[in-house]
Amino acid sequence: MSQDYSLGTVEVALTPVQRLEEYLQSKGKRVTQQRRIIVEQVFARHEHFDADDLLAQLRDLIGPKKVSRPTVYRTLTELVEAGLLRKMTLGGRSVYEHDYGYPQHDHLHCTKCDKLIEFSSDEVKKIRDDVGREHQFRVTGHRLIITGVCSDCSRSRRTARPHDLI
Amino acid sequence: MSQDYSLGTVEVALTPVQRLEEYLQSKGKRVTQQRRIIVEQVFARHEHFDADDLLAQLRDLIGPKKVSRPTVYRTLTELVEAGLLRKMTLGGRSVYEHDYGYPQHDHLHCTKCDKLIEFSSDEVKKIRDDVGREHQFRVTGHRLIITGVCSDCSRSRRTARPHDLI
DNA sequence: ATTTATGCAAATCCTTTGCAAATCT
DNA sequence: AGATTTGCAAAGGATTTGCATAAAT
Repeated sequence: MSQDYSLGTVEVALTPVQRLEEYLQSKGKRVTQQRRIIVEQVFARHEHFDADDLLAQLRDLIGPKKVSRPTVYRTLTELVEAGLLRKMTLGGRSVYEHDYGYPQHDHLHCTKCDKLIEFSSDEVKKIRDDVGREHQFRVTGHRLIITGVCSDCSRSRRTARPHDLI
Repeated sequence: MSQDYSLGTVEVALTPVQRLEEYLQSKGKRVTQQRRIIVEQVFARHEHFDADDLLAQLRDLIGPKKVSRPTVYRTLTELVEAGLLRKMTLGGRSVYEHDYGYPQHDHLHCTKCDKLIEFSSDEVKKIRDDVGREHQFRVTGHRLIITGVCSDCSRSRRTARPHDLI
């Protein structure tokens, strides 16, 4: 039985697992235990994560040895191909976030605590398309990361190292 | 003797080498042969480059064995600290570009040929500051990369794989 | 004379790969 | 059965590090 699955502000018809099965079938790939487990866990929490985070989550919630590291990497790649996840590179390591059923957005990256804060701006989309047009560039996406220090970190630093602020 | 050094649209008082010497002195670091060679070569061309590109350039123009790989990496880090270079991560590898005496800008990244095209938009700056304010985030910088396919690559593909477009 | 920087080789980190065994369809 | 996947161990690529030697102050 298929039920409605809502996440964030967008309504979608299929659960991530169903969406994955659809994708796998269309590619002649197989619906395995580990692929199912991975999608479930990936969509059980909404935070940004990397391969290690996911591996740890699997180890803790599902138990160790259920899914191997190579399989995690291989499956993450498939989830990106399937449009379920979005991948971005942050200082050498690959970080993933939900794509399926989740609105487009950009990020504020705190360089003190490494936190990622999401925001969305229609203007960015407009600029993106305008610039693409000007350069006869066929735009497929963009990535805007604003770096700085989040309010939490600014606060905690204020007492300790006032000269750090501007 | 100090002479004016102009690059792009911004006038600066010191050459990159002088700027580096200033930085090194302020940090109690030493002005070595290899550091000087590296800055000179880095500012001899304006393209984006990575550690390997620079190593190749050094090998070809200065001769092999003048500067070792670790020294290139160590010095690139210093040049970023010194404000001479800007670093960005593009799919796992670190890419550098001139920062000193060069205006702020963003990039279009062609996923076919890996070319980086620069553009600048005042609106991006505005959005960046607005968003930062909204989130009580102390903005120190941003990075906007628009991905897609450049006009050259679109053209060459058009005949071969028309369905690839749109 | 000191102390920092370099080069070498080896180590690290993240990610990918070859291949035999296990698992789907 | 027949094909794809998995897990293991090992390989890979980029970048970093320990340490003895070379170079700068």
